[in-house]
Amino acid sequence: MPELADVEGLRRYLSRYATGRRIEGVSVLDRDVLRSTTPQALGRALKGHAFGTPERVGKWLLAPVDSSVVLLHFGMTGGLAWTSKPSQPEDSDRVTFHLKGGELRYRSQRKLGGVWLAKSRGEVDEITGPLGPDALETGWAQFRDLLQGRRRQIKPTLMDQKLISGLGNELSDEILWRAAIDPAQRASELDEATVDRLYDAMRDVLRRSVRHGRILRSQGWLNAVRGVREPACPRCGGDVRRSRVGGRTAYWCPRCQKK
DNA sequence: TTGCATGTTCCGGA
DNA sequence: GTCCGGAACATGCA
Repeated sequence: MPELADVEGLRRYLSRYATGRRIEGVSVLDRDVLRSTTPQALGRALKGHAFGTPERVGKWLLAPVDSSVVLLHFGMTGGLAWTSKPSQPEDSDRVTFHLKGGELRYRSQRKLGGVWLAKSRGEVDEITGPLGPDALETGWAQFRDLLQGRRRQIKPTLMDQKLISGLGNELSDEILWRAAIDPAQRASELDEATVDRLYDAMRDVLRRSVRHGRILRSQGWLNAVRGVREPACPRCGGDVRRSRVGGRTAYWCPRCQKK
């Protein structure tokens, strides 16, 4: 689930249910997901305070509490679940934030993400490590400059969080399909008009999926044929190919996406 | 049983 | 420094 659009949806979810609510306690159901803190330290930092307005940076969700910041990363299988009535946690629920009026649960099946505690604003960057500009905030000229001189394949280039942050496997496939660019094409081989097209496709895909709070799977989206037996290109009807690009499974249409 | 999965990091090698 | 592939992390599903 969690790429830029999904995390944006989770940011709104946290904002809607948790912001302004007093934190009465924190239950750590699985210590594995705590990365820079302990159950005790997390509880001490949060208890008695309220969640502030959350922010998203790339695939990170930042939830300020008092002078600290809780950083949530969702890996490939993470999410949040709010419940106003106490109920049995799911197997994948790892941390429960007990708030006034309900519970917010951080869940993650594969535990690839985690929960960090920054004791100050300044610690946040150390935890996230170097990140390129958020893909939603990147301007055209900046985008062109980022790709300048990159000889890597375009798909892993787009997914490089140090270069530009927020794009993952599904979004990059969707964007490249929309821009009609072969995912294995070298970034440095794209001419100016093609980079323009790529930027426009990125804006368009992000704008629409962010509005829905997740990547769309509706008609006219490549993402809609992900995981089906014999995927057909929503644009030309041709066979969609699956191949390894940059170590990930890329879905793409050889008829539409040429070098 | 095997391979695969929306992410990130570390390592060795070219 | 750049780029690549592979492995690792932990878990569930087809």
